[in-house]
Amino acid sequence: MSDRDMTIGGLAAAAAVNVETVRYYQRRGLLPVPDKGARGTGSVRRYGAADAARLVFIRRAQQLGFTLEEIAELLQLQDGADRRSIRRIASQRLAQIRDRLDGLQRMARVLEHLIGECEHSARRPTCPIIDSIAGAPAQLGPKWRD
Amino acid sequence: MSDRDMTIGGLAAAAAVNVETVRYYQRRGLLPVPDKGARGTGSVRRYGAADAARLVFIRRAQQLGFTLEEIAELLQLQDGADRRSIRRIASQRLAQIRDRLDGLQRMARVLEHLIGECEHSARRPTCPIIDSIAGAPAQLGPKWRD
DNA sequence: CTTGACTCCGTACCCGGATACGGAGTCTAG
DNA sequence: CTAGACTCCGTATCCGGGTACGGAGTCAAG
Repeated sequence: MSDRDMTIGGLAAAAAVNVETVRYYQRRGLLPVPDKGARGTGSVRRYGAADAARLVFIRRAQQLGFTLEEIAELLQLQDGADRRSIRRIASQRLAQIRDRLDGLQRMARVLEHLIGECEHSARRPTCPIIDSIAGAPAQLGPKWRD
Repeated sequence: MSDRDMTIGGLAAAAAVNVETVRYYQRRGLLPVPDKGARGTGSVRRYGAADAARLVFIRRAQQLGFTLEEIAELLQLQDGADRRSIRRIASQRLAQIRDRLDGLQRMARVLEHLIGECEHSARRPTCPIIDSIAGAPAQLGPKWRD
Protein backbone atom coordinates (compact mmCIF):
# COMPACT_ATOMS: atom_id res chain seq x y z
CA MET A 1 0.00 0.00 0.00
CA SER A 2 2.27 2.73 1.21
CA ASP A 3 5.79 3.42 0.20
CA ARG A 4 7.29 3.78 3.66
CA ASP A 5 10.32 5.22 2.06
CA MET A 6 11.11 8.15 4.33
CA THR A 7 13.10 8.46 7.50
CA ILE A 8 11.87 10.86 10.13
CA GLY A 9 13.92 13.62 8.58
CA GLY A 10 12.30 13.12 5.19
CA LEU A 11 8.87 13.03 6.75
CA ALA A 12 9.52 16.24 8.63
CA ALA A 13 10.79 17.92 5.48
CA ALA A 14 7.81 16.66 3.50
CA ALA A 15 5.44 18.33 5.92
CA ALA A 16 7.69 21.34 6.49
CA VAL A 17 7.96 20.55 10.16
CA ASN A 18 10.83 20.20 12.59
CA VAL A 19 12.04 16.66 13.33
CA GLU A 20 11.62 17.34 17.02
CA THR A 21 8.06 18.35 16.39
CA VAL A 22 7.36 15.02 14.72
CA ARG A 23 8.70 13.22 17.77
CA TYR A 24 6.66 15.49 19.98
CA TYR A 25 3.49 14.57 18.12
CA GLN A 26 4.40 10.92 18.49
CA ARG A 27 4.76 11.39 22.22
CA ARG A 28 1.40 13.13 22.27
CA GLY A 29 -0.14 10.19 20.43
CA LEU A 30 -1.06 12.24 17.39
CA LEU A 31 1.20 10.33 15.09
CA PRO A 32 1.87 6.58 15.19
CA VAL A 33 5.39 5.36 15.90
CA PRO A 34 6.10 2.73 13.25
CA ASP A 35 7.81 -0.55 14.10
CA LYS A 36 11.42 -0.50 13.33
CA GLY A 37 11.79 -4.23 12.96
CA ALA A 38 10.41 -5.03 9.51
CA ARG A 39 13.43 -6.01 7.42
CA GLY A 40 17.07 -5.17 7.99
CA THR A 41 18.55 -5.40 11.46
CA GLY A 42 15.72 -3.28 12.84
CA SER A 43 17.40 0.01 12.98
CA VAL A 44 15.62 3.11 11.77
CA ARG A 45 11.90 3.75 11.58
CA ARG A 46 10.39 4.37 8.17
CA TYR A 47 7.46 6.57 7.21
CA GLY A 48 5.14 6.79 4.22
CA ALA A 49 2.78 9.13 2.48
CA ALA A 50 0.01 8.36 4.97
CA ASP A 51 2.13 9.72 7.79
CA ALA A 52 2.90 12.86 5.86
CA ALA A 53 -0.79 13.34 5.18
CA ARG A 54 -1.53 12.95 8.86
CA LEU A 55 1.09 15.52 9.72
CA VAL A 56 -0.38 17.95 7.21
CA PHE A 57 -3.83 17.29 8.67
CA ILE A 58 -2.51 18.23 12.09
CA ARG A 59 -0.99 21.49 10.86
CA ARG A 60 -4.10 22.50 8.96
CA ALA A 61 -6.36 21.72 11.88
CA GLN A 62 -4.10 23.89 14.01
CA GLN A 63 -4.57 26.71 11.53
CA LEU A 64 -8.30 26.30 12.00
CA GLY A 65 -7.83 26.91 15.69
CA PHE A 66 -8.00 23.37 17.04
CA THR A 67 -5.76 22.48 19.96
CA LEU A 68 -3.57 19.40 19.76
CA GLU A 69 -5.90 17.67 22.17
CA GLU A 70 -8.88 18.31 19.92
CA ILE A 71 -6.90 17.23 16.92
CA ALA A 72 -6.16 13.95 18.64
CA GLU A 73 -9.90 13.56 19.12
CA LEU A 74 -10.59 14.39 15.49
CA LEU A 75 -8.02 11.88 14.36
CA GLN A 76 -9.65 9.18 16.45
CA LEU A 77 -13.04 10.04 14.99
CA GLN A 78 -11.64 10.20 11.51
CA ASP A 79 -12.19 6.53 10.80
CA GLY A 80 -15.22 5.97 13.00
CA ALA A 81 -16.97 8.56 10.86
CA ASP A 82 -19.05 9.77 13.80
CA ARG A 83 -20.04 12.94 12.10
CA ARG A 84 -22.16 14.33 14.90
CA SER A 85 -19.17 14.27 17.24
CA ILE A 86 -17.00 15.89 14.64
CA ARG A 87 -19.57 18.63 14.11
CA ARG A 88 -19.77 19.13 17.85
CA ILE A 89 -16.04 19.70 18.15
CA ALA A 90 -16.00 21.99 15.14
CA SER A 91 -18.94 23.98 16.48
CA GLN A 92 -17.29 24.46 19.83
CA ARG A 93 -14.21 25.73 18.09
CA LEU A 94 -16.28 28.07 15.96
CA ALA A 95 -18.01 29.46 19.03
CA GLN A 96 -14.69 30.08 20.71
CA ILE A 97 -13.32 31.74 17.62
CA ARG A 98 -16.34 34.03 17.51
CA ASP A 99 -15.76 34.98 21.14
CA ARG A 100 -12.19 35.87 20.38
CA LEU A 101 -13.32 37.85 17.35
CA ASP A 102 -15.66 39.88 19.51
CA GLY A 103 -12.96 40.63 22.01
CA LEU A 104 -10.44 41.61 19.39
CA GLN A 105 -12.93 43.80 17.58
CA ARG A 106 -13.63 45.69 20.77
CA MET A 107 -9.91 46.08 21.41
CA ALA A 108 -9.34 47.36 17.90
CA ARG A 109 -12.15 49.90 18.17
CA VAL A 110 -10.86 51.22 21.48
CA LEU A 111 -7.29 51.50 20.28
CA GLU A 112 -8.30 53.16 17.02
CA HIS A 113 -10.28 55.70 18.94
CA LEU A 114 -7.51 56.38 21.43
CA ILE A 115 -4.80 56.73 18.82
CA GLY A 116 -6.97 59.15 16.87
CA GLU A 117 -7.67 61.16 20.00
CA CYS A 118 -4.02 61.28 20.86
CA GLU A 119 -2.99 62.39 17.39
CA HIS A 120 -5.18 65.43 16.97
CA SER A 121 -5.37 66.67 20.48
CA ALA A 122 -1.78 67.71 20.78
CA ARG A 123 -2.57 70.54 23.09
CA ARG A 124 -4.01 68.36 25.78
CA PRO A 125 -1.37 68.07 28.51
CA THR A 126 -1.56 64.32 29.05
CA CYS A 127 -1.79 61.41 26.65
CA PRO A 128 -5.36 60.27 26.12
CA ILE A 129 -4.24 56.69 25.65
CA ILE A 130 -2.66 56.55 29.06
CA ASP A 131 -5.47 58.53 30.62
CA SER A 132 -8.03 56.21 29.23
CA ILE A 133 -6.36 53.03 30.32
CA ALA A 134 -5.66 54.45 33.74
CA GLY A 135 -8.86 56.27 34.37
CA ALA A 136 -12.45 56.62 33.26
CA PRO A 137 -13.92 53.45 31.82
CA ALA A 138 -15.93 55.65 29.46
CA GLN A 139 -15.06 54.32 26.00
CA LEU A 140 -14.88 50.74 27.03
CA GLY A 141 -18.59 50.06 27.11
CA PRO A 142 -20.41 47.79 29.53
CA LYS A 143 -18.44 44.62 28.84
CA TRP A 144 -15.16 46.29 29.72
CA ARG A 145 -15.91 46.99 33.34
CA ASP A 146 -14.46 43.53 34.10
CA MET B 1 -1.93 62.10 49.44
CA SER B 2 -2.46 58.39 49.55
CA ASP B 3 -3.94 56.42 52.36
CA ARG B 4 -1.56 53.48 52.24
CA ASP B 5 -4.07 51.59 54.28
CA MET B 6 -4.11 48.23 52.56
CA THR B 7 -2.04 45.14 52.99
CA ILE B 8 -1.21 43.13 49.92
CA GLY B 9 -4.36 41.09 50.42
CA GLY B 10 -6.53 44.19 50.47
CA LEU B 11 -4.82 45.54 47.39
CA ALA B 12 -5.32 42.28 45.55
CA ALA B 13 -8.97 42.22 46.53
CA ALA B 14 -9.42 45.85 45.52
CA ALA B 15 -8.20 45.06 42.02
CA ALA B 16 -9.84 41.63 41.91
CA VAL B 17 -6.51 39.96 41.48
CA ASN B 18 -4.73 37.10 43.19
CA VAL B 19 -2.18 37.99 45.87
CA GLU B 20 0.38 35.88 44.06
CA THR B 21 -0.29 37.85 40.92
CA VAL B 22 0.48 41.08 42.74
CA ARG B 23 3.79 39.65 43.89
CA TYR B 24 4.44 38.43 40.38
CA TYR B 25 3.92 41.92 38.97
CA GLN B 26 6.28 43.24 41.60
CA ARG B 27 8.90 40.75 40.52
CA ARG B 28 8.33 41.79 36.93
CA GLY B 29 8.84 45.41 37.91
CA LEU B 30 5.32 46.44 36.96
CA LEU B 31 4.35 47.38 40.45
CA PRO B 32 6.58 49.06 43.03
CA VAL B 33 7.42 47.23 46.22
CA PRO B 34 6.81 49.71 49.04
CA ASP B 35 9.24 50.08 51.93
CA LYS B 36 8.15 48.23 54.95
CA GLY B 37 10.02 50.42 57.39
CA ALA B 38 7.85 53.53 57.77
CA ARG B 39 6.36 53.34 61.20
CA GLY B 40 5.83 50.31 63.43
CA THR B 41 8.57 47.71 63.78
CA GLY B 42 8.85 47.47 60.01
CA SER B 43 6.81 44.41 59.38
CA VAL B 44 4.22 44.38 56.66
CA ARG B 45 4.16 46.40 53.47
CA ARG B 46 1.27 48.82 52.97
CA TYR B 47 -0.43 49.87 49.77
CA GLY B 48 -2.64 52.77 48.75
CA ALA B 49 -5.11 53.81 46.10
CA ALA B 50 -2.32 54.65 43.64
CA ASP B 51 -1.17 51.06 43.72
CA ALA B 52 -4.68 49.81 43.12
CA ALA B 53 -5.02 52.17 40.17
CA ARG B 54 -1.77 50.90 38.73
CA LEU B 55 -2.97 47.33 39.09
CA VAL B 56 -6.21 48.16 37.34
CA PHE B 57 -4.22 49.88 34.60
CA ILE B 58 -2.25 46.71 34.09
CA ARG B 59 -5.34 44.53 33.82
CA ARG B 60 -7.05 46.86 31.40
CA ALA B 61 -4.00 47.16 29.22
CA GLN B 62 -3.88 43.37 29.15
CA GLN B 63 -7.46 43.29 28.00
CA LEU B 64 -6.45 45.59 25.17
CA GLY B 65 -3.94 43.00 24.06
CA PHE B 66 -0.74 44.43 25.50
CA THR B 67 1.82 42.02 26.89
CA LEU B 68 3.24 42.58 30.34
CA GLU B 69 6.48 43.72 28.78
CA GLU B 70 4.69 46.37 26.74
CA ILE B 71 2.72 47.41 29.77
CA ALA B 72 5.97 47.93 31.64
CA GLU B 73 7.04 50.17 28.78
CA LEU B 74 3.78 52.08 28.91
CA LEU B 75 4.09 52.56 32.64
CA GLN B 76 7.57 53.97 32.25
CA LEU B 77 6.36 56.34 29.54
CA GLN B 78 3.38 57.28 31.62
CA ASP B 79 5.32 59.78 33.62
CA GLY B 80 7.65 60.96 30.89
CA ALA B 81 4.61 61.76 28.79
CA ASP B 82 6.36 60.88 25.52
CA ARG B 83 3.20 60.68 23.50
CA ARG B 84 4.80 59.73 20.21
CA SER B 85 6.30 56.63 21.79
CA ILE B 86 3.03 55.77 23.37
CA ARG B 87 1.24 56.12 20.04
CA ARG B 88 3.88 53.94 18.43
CA ILE B 89 3.34 51.15 20.91
CA ALA B 90 -0.43 51.44 20.63
CA SER B 91 -0.26 51.42 16.83
CA GLN B 92 1.90 48.34 16.76
CA ARG B 93 -0.59 46.63 19.02
CA LEU B 94 -3.47 47.68 16.80
CA ALA B 95 -1.74 46.30 13.74
CA GLN B 96 -1.17 43.01 15.47
CA ILE B 97 -4.75 42.86 16.60
CA ARG B 98 -5.92 43.44 13.03
CA ASP B 99 -3.74 40.59 11.84
CA ARG B 100 -5.23 38.30 14.40
CA LEU B 101 -8.71 39.46 13.39
CA ASP B 102 -8.01 38.56 9.78
CA GLY B 103 -6.80 35.13 10.71
CA LEU B 104 -9.72 34.43 12.98
CA GLN B 105 -12.21 35.66 10.42
CA ARG B 106 -10.80 33.28 7.86
CA MET B 107 -10.95 30.45 10.37
CA ALA B 108 -14.53 31.25 11.23
CA ARG B 109 -15.61 31.35 7.59
CA VAL B 110 -13.99 28.01 6.83
CA LEU B 111 -15.48 26.33 9.87
CA GLU B 112 -18.94 27.75 9.21
CA HIS B 113 -18.82 26.48 5.68
CA LEU B 114 -17.60 23.03 6.70
CA ILE B 115 -20.16 22.61 9.45
CA GLY B 116 -22.93 23.62 7.07
CA GLU B 117 -21.68 21.19 4.45
CA CYS B 118 -21.51 18.41 6.96
CA GLU B 119 -25.01 19.04 8.25
CA HIS B 120 -26.97 18.90 5.03
CA SER B 121 -25.02 16.38 3.08
CA ALA B 122 -25.92 13.42 5.24
CA ARG B 123 -25.81 10.99 2.35
CA ARG B 124 -22.19 11.62 1.56
CA PRO B 125 -20.23 8.67 2.93
CA THR B 126 -17.44 10.62 4.63
CA CYS B 127 -17.45 13.74 6.78
CA PRO B 128 -16.72 16.87 4.75
CA ILE B 129 -14.98 18.47 7.69
CA ILE B 130 -12.45 15.71 7.98
CA ASP B 131 -12.15 15.41 4.22
CA SER B 132 -11.44 19.05 3.90
CA ILE B 133 -8.80 19.21 6.58
CA ALA B 134 -7.18 16.05 5.35
CA GLY B 135 -7.49 16.48 1.65
CA ALA B 136 -8.40 18.86 -1.09
CA PRO B 137 -7.60 22.44 -0.23
CA ALA B 138 -10.71 23.37 -2.23
CA GLN B 139 -12.77 25.39 0.24
CA LEU B 140 -9.86 27.06 1.85
CA GLY B 141 -9.29 29.62 -0.83
CA PRO B 142 -5.92 30.88 -2.03
CA LYS B 143 -4.62 31.96 1.37
CA TRP B 144 -5.05 28.54 2.86
CA ARG B 145 -2.58 26.69 0.70
CA ASP B 146 0.02 27.41 3.41
C1' DC C 1 36.52 0.64 6.93
C1' DT C 2 36.28 5.07 8.05
C1' DT C 3 33.95 9.37 8.07
C1' DG C 4 30.13 12.21 8.41
C1' DA C 5 25.22 12.66 8.36
C1' DC C 6 21.40 11.07 10.17
C1' DT C 7 18.33 8.57 13.77
C1' DC C 8 16.87 7.11 18.39
C1' DC C 9 15.62 8.17 22.93
C1' DG C 10 15.38 10.35 27.28
C1' DT C 11 15.56 14.43 29.49
C1' DA C 12 15.88 19.32 30.11
C1' DC C 13 14.73 23.75 28.77
C1' DC C 14 12.10 27.81 26.47
C1' DC C 15 8.11 31.26 26.31
C1' DG C 16 4.30 34.13 28.95
C1' DG C 17 1.52 34.44 32.69
C1' DA C 18 0.59 33.12 36.37
C1' DT C 19 -0.38 29.75 40.64
C1' DA C 20 1.12 26.92 44.59
C1' DC C 21 3.95 25.61 48.61
C1' DG C 22 6.09 26.06 52.91
C1' DG C 23 8.39 27.91 56.89
C1' DA C 24 8.99 31.95 59.54
C1' DG C 25 7.34 36.28 61.05
C1' DT C 26 3.46 39.48 62.35
C1' DC C 27 -0.91 41.25 63.37
C1' DT C 28 -5.54 41.26 65.54
C1' DA C 29 -9.74 39.63 68.00
C1' DG C 30 -11.34 37.43 71.83
C1' DC D 1 -1.86 35.62 75.74
C1' DT D 2 -2.89 32.67 72.44
C1' DA D 3 -5.09 30.98 68.18
C1' DG D 4 -5.92 31.84 63.63
C1' DA D 5 -5.44 34.71 59.69
C1' DC D 6 -2.53 37.04 57.13
C1' DT D 7 2.22 38.48 55.14
C1' DC D 8 6.91 37.74 53.41
C1' DC D 9 10.01 35.51 50.47
C1' DG D 10 12.18 32.09 47.74
C1' DT D 11 11.42 28.44 44.99
C1' DA D 12 8.74 25.06 42.34
C1' DT D 13 5.07 23.94 39.42
C1' DC D 14 1.54 24.49 35.80
C1' DC D 15 -0.28 25.20 30.93
C1' DG D 16 0.44 24.51 25.61
C1' DG D 17 3.41 23.90 22.10
C1' DG D 18 7.18 23.03 21.09
C1' DT D 19 12.94 23.31 20.85
C1' DA D 20 17.54 21.76 22.36
C1' DC D 21 21.05 18.56 23.96
C1' DG D 22 23.82 14.66 24.16
C1' DG D 23 25.41 9.94 23.86
C1' DA D 24 24.85 5.82 21.33
C1' DG D 25 23.51 3.44 17.28
C1' DT D 26 23.07 3.05 12.15
C1' DC D 27 23.56 3.93 7.35
C1' DA D 28 25.57 5.18 2.76
C1' DA D 29 29.39 7.03 0.07
C1' DG D 30 34.06 7.08 -0.92
